[in-house]
Amino acid sequence: MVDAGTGRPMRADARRSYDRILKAADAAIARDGATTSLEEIARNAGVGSATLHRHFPSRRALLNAVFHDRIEGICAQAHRLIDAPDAGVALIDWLGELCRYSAKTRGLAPALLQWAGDDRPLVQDSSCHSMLHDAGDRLLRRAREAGQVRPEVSIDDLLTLVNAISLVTEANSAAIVVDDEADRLFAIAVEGIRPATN
Amino acid sequence: MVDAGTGRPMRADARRSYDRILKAADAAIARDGATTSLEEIARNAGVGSATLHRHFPSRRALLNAVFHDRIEGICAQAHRLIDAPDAGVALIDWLGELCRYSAKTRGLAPALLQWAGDDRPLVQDSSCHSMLHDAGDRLLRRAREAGQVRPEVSIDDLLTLVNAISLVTEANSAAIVVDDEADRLFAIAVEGIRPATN
DNA sequence: ACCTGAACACCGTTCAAGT
DNA sequence: ACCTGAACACCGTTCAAGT
Repeated sequence: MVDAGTGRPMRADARRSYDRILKAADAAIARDGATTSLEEIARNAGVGSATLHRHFPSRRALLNAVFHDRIEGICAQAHRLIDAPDAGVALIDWLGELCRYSAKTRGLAPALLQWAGDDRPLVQDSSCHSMLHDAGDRLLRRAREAGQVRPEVSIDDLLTLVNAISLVTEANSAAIVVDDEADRLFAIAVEGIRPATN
Repeated sequence: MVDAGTGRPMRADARRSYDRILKAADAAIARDGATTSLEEIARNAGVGSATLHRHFPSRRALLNAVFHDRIEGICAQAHRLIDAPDAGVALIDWLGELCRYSAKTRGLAPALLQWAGDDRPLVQDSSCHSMLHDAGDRLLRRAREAGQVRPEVSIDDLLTLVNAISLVTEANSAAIVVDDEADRLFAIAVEGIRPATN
């Protein structure tokens, strides 16, 4: 493990703090969502609040770290689908998986928003959002070349749409809501509301 | 103006407080969104914070009051469209208007979420959400009877989808985002991403 | 009946002081 | 180099005391 700022290896105690914060954050976010108390995370990690802030200068940085591995797994799935027989189906399947997963994982949808906070200009970063963007773009390009997708639809459009559905599903999740709400909305969003033409 | 709790007319000073809070809330929400500080609203209204809490027991109650008139206007528009020549187009037009308006009005999308907070079971209430539900349902039924909409699509599906798009657009609005993002997403969501079949 | 100001228990962020 | 605890300026909510 390497310090993000200096690029040098982390001291043992720093590494230990980092790991404990990440573990506590994971549990807290799963329970209370993306706006959970950072102070409580530090408390549960047995760490001073200032330590949390040095390791993760913003809430967004913490969210990105928490979800990094899982998002990497989803991107790997996109890589596997790049050889699927039907390029259009592969794209839809992957987006649907992302949507379902994101809708049921508290905190993930908010983490994927393209905030213009105090973060760097998102050029060539390794945030969850840009990882998904790159992985999805390959599937989209192939589907577009196969004539399966309207040429004016961008990967940003599709990811934002999926994110929108996940966001509203998570926000509504305390209400009386069918648990496949994300599935229903995704199907409508992708297929249109007109009667099927077959 | 009538007190929501007792149903009796409000005393003059209560009415004055109510109006000043609403005016201050409107400005604050337009500037900072639905999570703006209630305390600051009370300060700007020249009112004690406890006064705000009695008039509006929850943040949601305040949001509903702030947007009530505007939502009523949009519902009136739905009523006018009920006689439009093409029932399917009327539905899409109305949803598109709602989407555009909601996306550009800070705080409105969050106010329309179907939270299950400490609020009553939403039976026959006059919240913004239920007003839109009733108005939209008429347009949808007519479009469905005309065979313009798949029978399994509900008004909740459509309103939630529109709300999802508005929500993500508002959340992204500080980022580098084309200002017609809501339009693009709405078009995709409603028309599907497959090539046009004409 | 309505409003006020203070009290309470929380936040996130920062900074001097410790090891 | 890294961590800690305290300090600071904020929240939302509640309640006794005022008019």
